[in-house]
Amino acid sequence: MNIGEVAKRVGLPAKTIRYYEDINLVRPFRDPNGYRVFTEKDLHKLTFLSRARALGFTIEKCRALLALWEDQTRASSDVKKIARAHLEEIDRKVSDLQSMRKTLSDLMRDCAGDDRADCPILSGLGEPR
Amino acid sequence: MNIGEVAKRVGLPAKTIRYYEDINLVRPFRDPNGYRVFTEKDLHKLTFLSRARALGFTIEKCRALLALWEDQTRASSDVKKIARAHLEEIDRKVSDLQSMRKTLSDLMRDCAGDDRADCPILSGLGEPR
DNA sequence: ATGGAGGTTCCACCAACTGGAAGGTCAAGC
DNA sequence: GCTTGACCTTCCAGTTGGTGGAACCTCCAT
Repeated sequence: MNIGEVAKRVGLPAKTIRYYEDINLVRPFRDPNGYRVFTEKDLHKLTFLSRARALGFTIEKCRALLALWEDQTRASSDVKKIARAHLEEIDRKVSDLQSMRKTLSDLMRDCAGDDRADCPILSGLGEPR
Repeated sequence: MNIGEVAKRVGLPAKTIRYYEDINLVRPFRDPNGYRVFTEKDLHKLTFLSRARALGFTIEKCRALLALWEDQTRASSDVKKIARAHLEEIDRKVSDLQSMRKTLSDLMRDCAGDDRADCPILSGLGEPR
């Protein structure tokens, strides 16, 4: 299967798939004409990557997960460990964002938002904590 | 004031402050010896930047906010508009993360996490939606 | 044989820094 | 007056995860 068809099926841009080959996440076969030829297994791998990336796993985490995925002798605890660490990272990000949100909305609450220059948002940002 | 002292006071690495000069966010004066010399106003600006960045505003948004900050004739509504857009962006990010979180924890719930190879996380990621 | 839709490589760019090398400056101590 | 070490300078390269574009090749239908 050529790259365009693969791109359509897994929902990744062809450029991204080429990039994934560049960094050795997939190794499609090459046709004598130079075109990449993808097998079902490659498709499966790319689907895996696409889903894992959508969950926010970094490329390196994806690489580790992919290695486990291909290793029939892995222990599910190894996978769960990575997943758990990632879950904790997500939670950290959420709480970071929520604390930003609170600070920002506190600043906004006091801002009239009219045509006067006085603005607690700007003055709040300018002052050291 | 030299860059090291400024860095300590505003809590930004010296490298970052040099970078901010590079992209014209601050324009410290230069001593005849080539050293950057920062005024109180520069300090104030850098504090502003540090706080705004900590709230997740991009550099370009910071630049816009800084311009408003320096413009005594701005309307507070202009500031609030930027802040509101940013708040919405934060909310989008939070909900993206929460949906990732749900997907991941659903996958994890079914994974035994023991020494067996069977792992619903990996099989869940490999299958198209 | 020609046109257009695919494919290929390579190079440059994005954000927002960070690390490191190579070298200049300053102040203190001997 | 010289050395030492902390601090400063510039410049170049690398990070993450791609994306855009140019120049060129290949395939298929007409």
